[in-house]
Amino acid sequence: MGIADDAVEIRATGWRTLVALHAMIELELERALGESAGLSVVEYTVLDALDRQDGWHMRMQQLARAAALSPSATTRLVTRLEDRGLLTRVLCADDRRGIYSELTAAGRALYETARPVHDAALERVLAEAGERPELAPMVQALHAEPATV
Amino acid sequence: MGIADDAVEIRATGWRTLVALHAMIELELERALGESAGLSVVEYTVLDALDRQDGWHMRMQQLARAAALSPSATTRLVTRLEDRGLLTRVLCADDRRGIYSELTAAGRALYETARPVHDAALERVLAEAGERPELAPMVQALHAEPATV
DNA sequence: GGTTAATAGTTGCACACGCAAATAGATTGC
DNA sequence: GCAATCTATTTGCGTGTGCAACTATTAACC
Repeated sequence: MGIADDAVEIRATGWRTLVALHAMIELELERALGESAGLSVVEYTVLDALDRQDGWHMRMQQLARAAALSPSATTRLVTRLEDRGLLTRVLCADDRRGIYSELTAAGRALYETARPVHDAALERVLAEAGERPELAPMVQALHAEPATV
Repeated sequence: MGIADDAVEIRATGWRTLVALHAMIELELERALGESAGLSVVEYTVLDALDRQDGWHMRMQQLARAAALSPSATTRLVTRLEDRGLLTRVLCADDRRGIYSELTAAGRALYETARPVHDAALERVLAEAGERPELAPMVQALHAEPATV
């Protein structure tokens, strides 16, 4: 095998590792959030994104990007959360195509409940992943992130 | 904010970064594989896992683990690929509960076609991700992986 | 050695997703 | 100022997924 072939193999292996770590984390978060707040990970992601906007609202597109979802899935996700009274749709005055989503008091309250559970689960699963040799370097990189998303 | 709070934030941000990178890679692989071979990423993953077994067969459980899928999803995935003639189910003699999956000639041929497309797409998307400052460290870690999965 | 418990895989069911088409509103060009 | 184009969001539809219940086989126990 040449150097180029090695690089291909390394990338493929690294990708499989990333998938494994992603699945492991998501599984645990799904379990913890579902159990404690009846929220899925994407649902939590939306509440989290809205909360990080400091009370301000976000458009469907922004939410779609934050949750890595298609427009249609975002519509339905927002509808679900709206039906549960966790957020409200607000028409945008200056661009009447746009629709803002805004946390309700109940939504913010549920988020406040879910957040520590989420954070604890994440810490736990990352600690566990860090002990597996294949996953450790990527966990390390995850911790080193000073990224502004 | 205390040190502990910072750590929580760093983990959350790192997790979001990992999700973003995962989504970006998966989207591109999905596109490339779908276009060139009519395969989804999970389908390719199964063919790849079987091929890496060097002609040998794998049980449903192993495939489920390799593809990060539930048992039921694995059953249906294997059924789909079997219907397309890409693999066959083989009953296991010593443990008659177990079922092996084995690549057919057509399956191996399609895999040989898809693999370079997959590898090229992966290289391309990783290069692109490496240029984004938020993603770069994790891409770096992915390349550094010498992990034996 | 026969009953009980554990394991491997499959099916019913409900649901979340993506794609493509539809709708409604903004923007551009002339 | 109006036609054509572009953008934001929503719906119809088909499909892949997980959970829980089920069947079939093996292992454990006494």
